[in-house]
Amino acid sequence: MLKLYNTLTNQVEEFKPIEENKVRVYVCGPTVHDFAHIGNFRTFLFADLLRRYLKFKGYQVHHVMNITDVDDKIIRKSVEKGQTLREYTQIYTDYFFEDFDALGAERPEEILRATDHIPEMIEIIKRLSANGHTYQSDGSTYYRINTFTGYGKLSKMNFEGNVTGASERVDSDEYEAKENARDFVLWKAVKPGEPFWETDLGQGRPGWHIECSAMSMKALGETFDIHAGGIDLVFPHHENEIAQSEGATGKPFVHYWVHAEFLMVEGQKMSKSLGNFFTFRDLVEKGYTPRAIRYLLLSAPHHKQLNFTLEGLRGAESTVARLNDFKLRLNEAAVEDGETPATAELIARSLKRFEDAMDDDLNTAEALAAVHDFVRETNSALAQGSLKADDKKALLAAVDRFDSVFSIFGEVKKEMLDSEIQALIDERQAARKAKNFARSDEIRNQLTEMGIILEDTKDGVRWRRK
RNA sequence: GGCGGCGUAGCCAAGUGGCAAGGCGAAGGUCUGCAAAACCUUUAUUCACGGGUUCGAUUCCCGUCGCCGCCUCCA
Repeated sequence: MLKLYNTLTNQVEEFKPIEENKVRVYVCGPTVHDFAHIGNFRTFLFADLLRRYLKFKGYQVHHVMNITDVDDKIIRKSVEKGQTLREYTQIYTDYFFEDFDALGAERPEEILRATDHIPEMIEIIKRLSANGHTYQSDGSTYYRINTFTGYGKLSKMNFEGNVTGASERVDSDEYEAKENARDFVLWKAVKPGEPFWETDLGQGRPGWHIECSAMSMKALGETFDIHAGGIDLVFPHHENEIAQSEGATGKPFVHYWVHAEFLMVEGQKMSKSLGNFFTFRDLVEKGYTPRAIRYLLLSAPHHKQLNFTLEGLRGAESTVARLNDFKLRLNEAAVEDGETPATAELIARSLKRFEDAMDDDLNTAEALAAVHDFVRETNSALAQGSLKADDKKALLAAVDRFDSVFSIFGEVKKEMLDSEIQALIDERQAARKAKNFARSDEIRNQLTEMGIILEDTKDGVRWRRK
């Protein structure tokens, strides 16, 4: 039974979908104004892990992610570049999905752009107005939060004690049009030189929070199972989404709110001034592989801060290389017909430990420990030559089962060597047979420089790329 | 100022009121012509520090220090 920590209740709860066997999930996606950084991807890879594990458990998953393609930053940058909103955001949307795909994240069933859903947003704002939750000021429409009694139930914010000493931002000019500092804007009146939509609420553009209420309810219904995102979205974004959706429908919005914790870098928060700010692309340029980045970002449970270090990433490179080589060797293993009871026992034990760990609020560290112990025990059996054909088949199936959730083992596709390299390997084998080790070592060194690592096994020579 | 989280070996990191998972790295060994890979062994008498509760605490409580998050930019 899967259990998830629910931010709404501050408790780990048994997960029960509204509709049996079907799970509806909404994940707050990227704001497409720049390349996404590894902190962003921690959240998106967590969402990917969640959807994959729900599928592992046999659920049919309907996963929706939004693309925020209108906000102050996007408007400013697109104006600077002389591009339309869509031209500008399309560029970074494409880059985002290149990275997303490279990191092995499965595409959600639906990916929705905010600017494609202006009518749905207007509709919700009208419903909120009909329910007495809004007011107009300087052409903008605001949510009057003291009309929503449940406000603060997600973030458990103490609105009495914390305003006075809080940051200056609360009092900045932008909020002068509001009755109360806690009110937030639903629809922003047009400003000169900015893009706008012609609507019943006047010319303007949406506030930040309304898009997620509009798109999630359109795609998943007025009440759905899981809403996920980064921990920093709890307040105000998700709190405001609840106010908008529940204020409009009068129904519970979401059953389970799950949040991915912050990613630290070298023990500090990631910032450009500290020089520890990494986009996915920065790391790939430094020669790190997407699979290692994925492994590292998934290696600690989502509800804890994770300290990302380059030393740790180098370690993850070793780990995923080892896992991939394991899968290759298992595939190549020459076996006789038959099966052994020890293998069935190993698989059953490992899968149970894996599933128990993942059921426990997606404890990836413990689940990966089960995978690593499984790999080590299988390697022992492989080295002893005790595996039979049915064992091998079952072990490979178990690897696929683990990897349906983590996707860290990589592919087994064996590339062809070019004839020059193959000729060198053949020559080296002949030299070894003739005990001409000087020549064979010379060839091996030559191949190493070409990026080919040789391994002499009892079944012949293996090669792999460095 | 209000609210909350974390601090476990060189690095990343799980975990529980009863002798501290896993990965990376390092050292030794087995195998090998030598390597590589794999495997085996070792690598925290101890879980930031100081008190307290308890038969027993890393795990509960209090305090100190450090790091981090939220309090309308934020994954």
